[in-house]
Amino acid sequence: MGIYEELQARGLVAQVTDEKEIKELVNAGKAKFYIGFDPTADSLHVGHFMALCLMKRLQDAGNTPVVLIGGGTGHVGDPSGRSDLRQMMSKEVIDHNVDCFKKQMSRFIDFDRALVVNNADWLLNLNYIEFLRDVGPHFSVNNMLRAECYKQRMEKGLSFLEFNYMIMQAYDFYYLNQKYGCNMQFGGDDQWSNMLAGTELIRKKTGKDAYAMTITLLLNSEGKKMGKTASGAVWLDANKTTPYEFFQYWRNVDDADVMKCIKLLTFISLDKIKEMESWPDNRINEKKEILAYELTKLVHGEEEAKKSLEAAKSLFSGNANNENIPSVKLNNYTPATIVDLLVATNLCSSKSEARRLIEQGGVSVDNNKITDPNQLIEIEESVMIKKGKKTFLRVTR
RNA sequence: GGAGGGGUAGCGAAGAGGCUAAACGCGGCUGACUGUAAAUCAGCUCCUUCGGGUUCGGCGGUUCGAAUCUGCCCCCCUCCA
Repeated sequence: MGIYEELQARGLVAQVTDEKEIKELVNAGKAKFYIGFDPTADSLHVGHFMALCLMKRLQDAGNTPVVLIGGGTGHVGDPSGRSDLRQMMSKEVIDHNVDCFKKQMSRFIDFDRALVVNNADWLLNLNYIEFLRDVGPHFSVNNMLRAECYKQRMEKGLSFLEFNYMIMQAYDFYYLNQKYGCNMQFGGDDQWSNMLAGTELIRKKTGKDAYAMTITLLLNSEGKKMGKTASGAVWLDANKTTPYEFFQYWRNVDDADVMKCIKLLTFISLDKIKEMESWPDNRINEKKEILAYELTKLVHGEEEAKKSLEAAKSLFSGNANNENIPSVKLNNYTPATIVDLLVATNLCSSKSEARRLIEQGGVSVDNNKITDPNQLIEIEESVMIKKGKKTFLRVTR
């Protein structure tokens, strides 16, 4: 079985421009493919994760990845799948984000056998008129407006700035094709229109074919994007989403999504996956544990994955004596009310919220339910605060 | 540039001088039931020293009293140019 068949079997392939050609190139390890990452934040998140894994899979199969960091396109902002205008970012912020991205990616990509480029290097110095005359004639505005990625914006409004994003991305592909012989582009399914614009630009300008393939977007059984929580994205940076939180996110996915996530996101072999699919229903929690463990291992390393697994096991089996559980240290602690403590540890964002939580019976300290919001909490060495059913925090002084 | 419509809590959406900290839905949180799942049921969902305080795009005005009336400004949508 070739890598392409494996991608298909995992359900990763969404759309392709020329299946036969792509299959041959990829299976033979002859693809020089690029994936673009726009530096919109100082960390990659779960949305980027599949793309990184895809790169890894293809690199392992002998293909050459080109990591394109959108230091230039980041100045424009991709309107695809967005209902509102992106905030413009300053050059300093973009540069900082680019650095952060590179560090995180090194866990997935072997940079010795890959290329890293930043489109700021060629986009930022383009001459407007020259550029317009160069690529402008090859784009039909009529066609662009019909593209799926702009549809949602036709009601809410689309600025000319963002409208140009597709052209920038198409030009990137053309540039990489000319300069590095890059013959393929991969991306999330929401990038399809932009990627097609690229293959078409290449064909129109050079007469040669280039290929594009999109991977399935990670949607849950309700059709919503995964990797989002109420408080925002699930980040790959341990400082923004701790390994334990990351682990818990996957440990808590819906029953209906477990196998899909395992197929799409982990490197567990297809044989093993097939076997897991035949497991009886009562092993569903085992599957979730495997999913959470494997992903945490990929992102944060084996040691952190083990720690998270142990912490989760001890907390949820009622035994809180484990050094790996989430904890926070308060210096110069003087006995404070439980309400103040909840706010100080960021478990609650306001005193009102803390009070409410206590009234509803959602807070316990060292396994004793708190009923009085003004109760003073003494800390000898450490206490274990439990908020709701799933949030634990050890507070030490 | 002209005409019309609009900006209300995380989102959607009512309210059109006091009864409104602002209906309802979604989302979120807590509790019950469970399997750290889903579904279901109940409660909660601006802040607070629990006296009150600050909110309905922004800044002024009218009024005993303004999300509601008014002047200017900003932003968005539709049609015309």
